[in-house]
Amino acid sequence: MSTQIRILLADDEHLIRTALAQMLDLEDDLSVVAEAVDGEHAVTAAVKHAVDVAVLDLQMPKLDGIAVAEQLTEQLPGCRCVIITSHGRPGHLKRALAAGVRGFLPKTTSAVILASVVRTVHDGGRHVDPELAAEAIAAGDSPLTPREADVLELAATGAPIDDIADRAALSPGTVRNYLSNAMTKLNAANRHEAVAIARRLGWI
Amino acid sequence: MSTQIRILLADDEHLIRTALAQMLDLEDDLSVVAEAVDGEHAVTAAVKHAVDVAVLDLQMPKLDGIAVAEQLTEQLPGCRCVIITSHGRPGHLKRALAAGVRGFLPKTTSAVILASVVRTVHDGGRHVDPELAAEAIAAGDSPLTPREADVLELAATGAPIDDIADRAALSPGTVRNYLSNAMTKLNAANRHEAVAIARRLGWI
DNA sequence: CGCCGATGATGACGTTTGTCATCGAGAACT
DNA sequence: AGTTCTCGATGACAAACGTCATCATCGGCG
Repeated sequence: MSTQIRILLADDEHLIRTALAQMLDLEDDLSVVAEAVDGEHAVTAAVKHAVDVAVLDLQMPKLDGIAVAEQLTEQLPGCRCVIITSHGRPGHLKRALAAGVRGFLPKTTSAVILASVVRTVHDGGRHVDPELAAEAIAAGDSPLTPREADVLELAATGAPIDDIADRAALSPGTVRNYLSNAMTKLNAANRHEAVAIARRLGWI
Repeated sequence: MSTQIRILLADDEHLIRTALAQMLDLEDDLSVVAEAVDGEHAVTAAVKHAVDVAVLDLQMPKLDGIAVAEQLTEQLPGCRCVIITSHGRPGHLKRALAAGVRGFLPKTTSAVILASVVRTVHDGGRHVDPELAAEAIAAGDSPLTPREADVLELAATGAPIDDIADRAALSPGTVRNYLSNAMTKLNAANRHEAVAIARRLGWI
């Protein structure tokens, strides 16, 4: 018997996960041996089944796909990770690559690609969606300092400055300064536009 | 031979669409006879193939799932529509029902359900996800007047009032009044929080 | 060591918002 | 015919916000 590639599939959307699992299982050399509905289960299931490749949705409850990839490089070094996502943001790609992810695909890619990417990364290769790669290079690195990104993230709910200051344990004035800096760097007219821009580029 | 239920499947995410198509095709009494990557193609393909049931993703380019359903009730009255979506917002469910949609499911529902719902709506029945239905009833109707919703939508980018006023062809003062009304109705501290709330409930 | 950048804070200043009262035109309902 | 509601607008006022100058501490780096 030929050895099959053992796959973990993690996605919180049952419909997509089971459909994808069936599709991958149709390939002779691929076998989905574990499924998970959130990031925590993904890590434990991957370790338990000692999978070869983990196919991870980016947005999942508890731990997102990138966090899972980070955990797995520690806890299951032989495992290669592929991220699939609905929203291809440049920043996400960068963070994924930094976390040791070997494959990165938007869900709009065709079905045959996924199986081929699973094989590629299993053989030690890498594959990122070409269009996304171009965007990531064009977008450049995040100009935001860590704290600026933190504060901007807290501003994302639309809460007033005082609320943000409380949650960040900062003085309101400091919060305004950080937001002002972020707005300048992002060419935004106000913090809410800054949030929108940072989100679009995957910087928060 | 038993007559199969003829299905159109519309979703812009290739990966999901082809996986779902394979899965539905595995059922003896179901046959996916058409696929579409956006709303416009969905309408023409459904009409061309005279499908029995249209399975539509809610968020698609050009026309969203609800708009497609509206077109189809006109152009292909015999066709029953099922909407599937990643983000189950109460307002979307209401609009879908008003558009004549017979089935409404989040993508987190299990795979067996979808096939069963397709059969149910084909037989003239209805099926909405129970949890979503409860949310929709609890959330009530949108308290926003049409113009308030319009202005709130324009405010969603985070642009300053003057920009919104320009795009809405309104005086800046009027825009502020509408936004103020919307904020009061939604219990928001500012327009950006109002946008977040209205989005979450599917009112814009 | 000296310099720089990130962090954190303060105060002042002008601008943008949010609130409210008020007005008028048109549509719809009683 | 009168009331009510939406739509649209104006002006005034207070609060929130964005900008800037300035200061202090700390860590890293040449």
